[in-house]
Amino acid sequence: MTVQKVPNMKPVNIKDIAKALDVSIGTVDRALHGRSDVSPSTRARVLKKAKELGYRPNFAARSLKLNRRIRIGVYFPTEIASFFDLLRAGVTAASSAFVGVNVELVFRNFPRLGKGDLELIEADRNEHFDGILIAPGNPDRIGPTINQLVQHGITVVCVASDAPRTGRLSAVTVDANVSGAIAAELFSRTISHSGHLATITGDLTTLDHAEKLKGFAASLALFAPHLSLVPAVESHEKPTLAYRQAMSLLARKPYPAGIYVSTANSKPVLQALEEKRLLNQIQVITTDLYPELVSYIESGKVLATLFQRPFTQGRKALEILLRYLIDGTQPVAPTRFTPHIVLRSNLPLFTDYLAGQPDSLS
Amino acid sequence: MTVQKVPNMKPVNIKDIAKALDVSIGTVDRALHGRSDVSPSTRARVLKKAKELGYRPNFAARSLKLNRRIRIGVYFPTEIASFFDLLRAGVTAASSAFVGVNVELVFRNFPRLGKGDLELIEADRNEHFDGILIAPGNPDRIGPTINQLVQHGITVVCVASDAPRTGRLSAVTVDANVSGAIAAELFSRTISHSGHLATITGDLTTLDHAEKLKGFAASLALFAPHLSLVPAVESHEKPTLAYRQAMSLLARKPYPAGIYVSTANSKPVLQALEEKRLLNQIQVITTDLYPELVSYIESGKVLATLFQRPFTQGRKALEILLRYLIDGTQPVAPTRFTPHIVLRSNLPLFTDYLAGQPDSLS
DNA sequence: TTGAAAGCGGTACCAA
DNA sequence: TTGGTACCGCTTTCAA
Repeated sequence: MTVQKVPNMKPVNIKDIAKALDVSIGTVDRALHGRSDVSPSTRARVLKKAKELGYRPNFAARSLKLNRRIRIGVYFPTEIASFFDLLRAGVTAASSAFVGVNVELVFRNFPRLGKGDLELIEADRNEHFDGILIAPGNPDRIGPTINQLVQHGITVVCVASDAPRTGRLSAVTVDANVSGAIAAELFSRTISHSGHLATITGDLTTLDHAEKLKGFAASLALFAPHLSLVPAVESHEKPTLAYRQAMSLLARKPYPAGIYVSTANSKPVLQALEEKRLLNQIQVITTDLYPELVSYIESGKVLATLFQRPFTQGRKALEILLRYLIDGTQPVAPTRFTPHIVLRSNLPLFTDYLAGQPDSLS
Repeated sequence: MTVQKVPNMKPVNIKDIAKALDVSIGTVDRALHGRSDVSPSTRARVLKKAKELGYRPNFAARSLKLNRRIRIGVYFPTEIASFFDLLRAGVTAASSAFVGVNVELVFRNFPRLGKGDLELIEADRNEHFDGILIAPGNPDRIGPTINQLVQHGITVVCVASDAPRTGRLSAVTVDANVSGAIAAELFSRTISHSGHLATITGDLTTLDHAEKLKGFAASLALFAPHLSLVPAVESHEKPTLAYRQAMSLLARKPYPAGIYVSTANSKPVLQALEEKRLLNQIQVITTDLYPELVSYIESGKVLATLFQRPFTQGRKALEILLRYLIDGTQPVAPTRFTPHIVLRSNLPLFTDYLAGQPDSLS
């Protein structure tokens, strides 16, 4: 029956520090912020006393005085909407959670991952954003642009996929390796006979997409030696292309024992399977969740879907960006979320989520 | 390539409204807050103008002026520590996320769910908490106390389990029904031969525990008619008791085909299975995650564990409580999280989580 | 019923 | 290098 108490009975302010040291609050402020024109000795005394008294700056007062507006550019693709609309919703939710901070979000939508993004950023050269959220496609292509932005003092956070070895502050994604590995583990437990598996992805130059396949292949080799893997198909997030590719995949025999669709672009694939009447013979694991997918999972025609929690990703990404811009908090490492494994039994929770309050599930 | 803009170019303040109507800012404030001593006509004029100008109150200024301290009592059990310590960590994290609000957390720990909680609350009668977080055991037992607190103007939010039909503001839990159903679905896909399943829970008067078994039984009946269910065993969250019960469960033949441990108290059960050398013959699904469990999942001796996201629960619960206390935001419905299904392939993400930054996973 | 003004804590400017 | 002070927007008290 222990009792712990968080000790913040009487918030210490700069006046208290000033009084304790018999200096002015102006001096205290300068010392605390390492501004010019403070003697090293007083600076040291102030910092010591501040720590001693447990000084924590009053955020409300600061933002009241500064009353700055933070402008954030948000660059996401339009397709796949079921994913990126929720990502945008998460960003918006995070912005309103920061009380007393004036955040202006400017949403810029380009057609699809890696298509039209550079042009939009280029056109916004004079918008003077404080920070940018971006869903990057091919890192080699967008990397130089990110570095340029950073050199101009604009803080960049990547979402949904990453562009490592650039100047981006941080990245928030699903752990793509783990996503692929989960899909493989689920197949390995469900398919007992030998056969081959097919994968449909977006674009292998996108880090997130490539990593998923790596995780999938590695885990499969380890746990399901009876299942082989045919080369991945890239749909470039285009529904029509994905449909044609799925059809040609199903034209050959023997059929694959299972198909893993590693992006949200699974609708056309399911349509192809439906038309060929192969949904009951081929195990399917998809990615993310949209209304049409629900009945497939309910009926067991889709084994599972790996929900990438776009709302949560968007919220976290803006949180990281704002915390850094506001008080310089450095994120320790890129955030890698685990996807939700959506099965028949937990599906109802996710449909509620789609219908209404995304923050109730996260 | 649409462009949406959040329109907050030039924040309107009460001065602007006052100037526009040629009244004082005091009057504007009184009108906006429906305080006494404002003529209905001026009130109407102010409200109209405020809406017209798109007035949004400045929270920084308000909280600076009010500068109130919110005192929260947090009543959680000590056992099971692997769960409740993370729950406390989540609460603490949420409190520091509220910038510009002075939150004082007072942690009170009682031995175990439903044991010693009432006494602690009674002893705190004069603490004058603004709100309380509590992990309730038997709702019938603690319900009256919750209602008393509420009548004294103390806002109560339940965490980890619920006490419905009381005056609590809201509750944050894992969806217990879904948790049970997931366990059943996993068993139904893994165990193909007929047999019976055993369940070990905490206390069936605790809502969360009872609901898990209901979800488990219902889902089992639906999807796995070849698996029957023996009556649930209650361990009352005591390790020694759980061990003895597991041993007697394993003394009878035939052995159960699978065991579902629906609370975090699985360590003694695994110990019993280990000693009887039955870990490879009996499928086990556990709840939550602690260091010793890791190797069981890695080696496949435990099929899966359902991680109840205690950190996320704690954070969400305090968020709801503070939002209500600060600006009266009413939570729409109790929050029911989906548990994380921890398998071999996503386990590494969770061990990182245990090791370090719980907020990176949530 | 309304107006005027003090002050919350921190920042930044001007004066010393 | 320091001290003093005006001000951010809102709430609240005191006067009118």
